[in-house]
Amino acid sequence: MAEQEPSPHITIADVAKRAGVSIATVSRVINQTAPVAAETAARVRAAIGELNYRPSAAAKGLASRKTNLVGLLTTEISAPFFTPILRGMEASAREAGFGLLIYCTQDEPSPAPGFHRPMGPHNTDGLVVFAGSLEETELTHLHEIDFPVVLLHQAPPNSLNIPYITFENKAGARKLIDHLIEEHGYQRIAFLRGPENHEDSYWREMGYREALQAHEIPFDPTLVATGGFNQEKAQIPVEKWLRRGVQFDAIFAGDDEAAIGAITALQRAGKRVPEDVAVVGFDDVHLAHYLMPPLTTVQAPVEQAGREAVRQLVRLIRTGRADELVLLPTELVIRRSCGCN
Amino acid sequence: MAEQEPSPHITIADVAKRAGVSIATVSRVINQTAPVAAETAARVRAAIGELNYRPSAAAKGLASRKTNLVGLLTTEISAPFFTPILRGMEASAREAGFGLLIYCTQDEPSPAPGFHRPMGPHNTDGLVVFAGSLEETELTHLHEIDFPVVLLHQAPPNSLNIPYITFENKAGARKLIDHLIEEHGYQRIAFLRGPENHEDSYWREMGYREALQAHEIPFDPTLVATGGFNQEKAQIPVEKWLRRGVQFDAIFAGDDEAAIGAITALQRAGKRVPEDVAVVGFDDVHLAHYLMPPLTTVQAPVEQAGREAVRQLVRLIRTGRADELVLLPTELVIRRSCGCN
DNA sequence: TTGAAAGCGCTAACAT
DNA sequence: ATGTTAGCGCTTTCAA
Repeated sequence: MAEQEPSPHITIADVAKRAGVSIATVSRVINQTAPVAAETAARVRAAIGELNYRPSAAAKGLASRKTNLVGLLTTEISAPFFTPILRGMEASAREAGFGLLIYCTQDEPSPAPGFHRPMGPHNTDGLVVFAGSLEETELTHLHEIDFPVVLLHQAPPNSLNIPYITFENKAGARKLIDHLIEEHGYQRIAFLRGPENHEDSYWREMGYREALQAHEIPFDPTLVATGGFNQEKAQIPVEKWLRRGVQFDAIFAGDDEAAIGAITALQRAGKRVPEDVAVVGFDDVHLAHYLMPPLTTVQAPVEQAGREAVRQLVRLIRTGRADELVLLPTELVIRRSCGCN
Repeated sequence: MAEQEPSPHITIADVAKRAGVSIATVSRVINQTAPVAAETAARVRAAIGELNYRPSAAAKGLASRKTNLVGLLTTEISAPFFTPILRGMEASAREAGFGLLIYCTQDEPSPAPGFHRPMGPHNTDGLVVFAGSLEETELTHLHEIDFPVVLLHQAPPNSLNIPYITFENKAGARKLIDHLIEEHGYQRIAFLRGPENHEDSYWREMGYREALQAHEIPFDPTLVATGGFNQEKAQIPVEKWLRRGVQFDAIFAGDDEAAIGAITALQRAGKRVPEDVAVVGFDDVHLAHYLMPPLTTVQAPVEQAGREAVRQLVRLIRTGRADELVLLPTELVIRRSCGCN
């Protein structure tokens, strides 16, 4: 006599019953995986609509071995630099019919081993890994089991053939420094490095050195310090230079954040930017346009990087192949902090 | 004679076999759902480690009817204002052991009915819905089927008892306008409304009106226009006022974006801020500090709003109950655009 | 404290 | 063109 509790969720069986077909047919019209008579399909669709049915992702995933999810592993989600990337990734995933799962590692790059991995084959179809958010051993493991991964702003370790996306950092820096030398005649150009082992930073330095060399300006190690892509950290070396009376015409700050720090330090010491010292950055963060003076920098197609990362990842998931390397072009953005206008 | 293809994924059965126990026992040690002998548990854990096992989210979800995922539905993910919210949500979800799935509706609030809903009971355990990202009918439907939802910056429709989180918009605006009147003696204070039907905008206007009234300044409709929480849109009414020769001492821009637009329009017309016209915003976006002049505004605990939204959602998922309304305090941030200093 | 086994709601191979 | 059915890898009774 026990009443049958109605299932809290509508399942494919409910739809099938209502449409007077088998669950296989329902599955077919939903996934368009085999021909179904037009009239039958219409009945099924009607039933789906009337019942407000939506297939369970879990059941679907279990049966098909696909989650239809891509994961993003990153160190920090709200950095001004990262925001457009995320937007691009989300849009790209949505357009490809994938959901986007995000996880921040907050500095410590995925410390949890094995059992605690937040993302992987168990809950996603593939991963976009942002620079520094996953240890090499984990990356290697994922590669070994053939799990789709795309790297953002970081080359794969041990020359594993994992696709990666990054900017033309070197070319961008080169254009920037060329401008400083050729248009403004600056000779003593200081450089604020990014964090240790940061690839973007490395290539920007290469561009810097190449530009100096091309103009026969000797590389001066005393004009190079670490700004860490960070406002506060960048102020310190600038203050030190100022205190020591080091002479320079311009500062290439490594990125826009560091440029803000450099400008702050300079202005605090009573220097005018760009009259006394020019400052240039890299990234063309939203803020760059609003600074006083507006920042001359290098624009990178940040949103497109996010889009491209997911696009390649989806290709990898679907076809098993993707471009080994996507190098996005950078462009000089001349505003006033370099001395122009 | 066909060779048995080894399953590409390690399953609970592999772990069970290796540990010499049943799959039920493995499940028990993983989920701590029933007592297991210490020594047995150790063997199981060892097997898990050796096999690098990670339970399939799909199988787990199908069996337990939990996805362990919370969803975020929003209109725009990379707005300066939204970024810290996202960060707070991610951190909060991560700490609670939930994954975070995101979906942007790009203006059109979830147009897709029934079958195409991107998020809901079929793929998440609950949803954070940001203002304007979900139609009322959908919201009502979710409420009817008792699906956990928390609203951010939007009150529930039809007085449904859906928890929601927002700022003390009215109190913040009140403090801001009080400051303008009491400290600077401004009498003619213009107001740039946000988008139509935007609750934040509504309450900010209430605070504005209340402040005027408290100081016996008549409300003047000609000093109110729509800025739409948007730089470009905000410039238009300001330019119009200027053209018409409307007199005002200050502009309350509704939010920081509109404030930037207002400042731009003013400066373009040769007006000095704050000497000729003061401008104040709302939100205290990252940028506000760097503007010329630095923007006086109202700081809202944006990241905390994100944290709180997920916190309440997780409570709702786990216990079935959450606070009906969380009102986060706002604080005046005095910089220079109001005329201080 | 442990194991056996019945689902969870789908997909996909195989029939018809 | 459609139906039947065997899993997918877990959780969760129910027994032992």
